[in-house]
Amino acid sequence: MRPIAPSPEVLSPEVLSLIAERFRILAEPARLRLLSTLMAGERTVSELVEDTGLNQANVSKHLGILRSSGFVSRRKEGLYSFYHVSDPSVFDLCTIMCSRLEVDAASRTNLLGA
Amino acid sequence: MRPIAPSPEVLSPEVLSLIAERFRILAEPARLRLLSTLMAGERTVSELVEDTGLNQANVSKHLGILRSSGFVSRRKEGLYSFYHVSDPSVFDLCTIMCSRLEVDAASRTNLLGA
DNA sequence: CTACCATATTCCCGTGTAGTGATATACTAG
DNA sequence: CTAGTATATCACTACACGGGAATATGGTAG
Repeated sequence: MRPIAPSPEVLSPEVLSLIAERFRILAEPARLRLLSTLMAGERTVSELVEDTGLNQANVSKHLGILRSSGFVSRRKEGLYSFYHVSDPSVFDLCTIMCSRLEVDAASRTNLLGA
Repeated sequence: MRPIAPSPEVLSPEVLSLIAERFRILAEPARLRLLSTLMAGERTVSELVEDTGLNQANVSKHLGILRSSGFVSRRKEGLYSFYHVSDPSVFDLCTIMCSRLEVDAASRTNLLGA
């Protein structure tokens, strides 16, 4: 046995599968675009169709997936469905991913400069 | 136009695709299990095979994917390849996902209790 | 009622990818 | 050199899932 750092908490395969499932929901450019638009505030499906350029069936399907996994919520009013982000942790997750992208870009720039 | 919160920074579809790509790498139970094991410290491929129960081809492939996306790094020594986590943001990402899982579990418990 | 609109759902196709066994590569021992 | 070990890669199968057209659902207007 090599010396190892103590693991703060062990994650069971079951929990890891749940986490993977949530990552998978976010592993889709179309859904991230929807979330990105929704970060500015509540939107109807038609508005999201217009903003993203995706077709209506696609937007509805992705919104359904985001909703069933708890990332967004829906409010119905007459003919319209208003969607909004219900899981603020999405912001944090994207921030972390973005900062990592910046680090990668920076190191790539450094390599080019060297 | 409805009043909307000012968006701190707009993310282009291109950037969102890059972020989605990184989420996709983590959207896999097998890779999360490897990362989870590697969080305790450096490991060889054989050790990871033993720890996870996955077969050797599978472990090598997943490690290759994790390595090419920068989540882990490799150190070669004789016959052995030692892998270790090179992107500490993975810890933060999983912590956020976990805490959300706990929130969901808690609200489900509350619903049952009510 | 009918006509219309916004949204949700169904069906199908094509693609991507995880898992697996076999094989290739690279290194070590003798 | 040969044999053996650790790791990487290839070829293949099976399956999940995104995109899109058509259709269904549910609400509104006249």
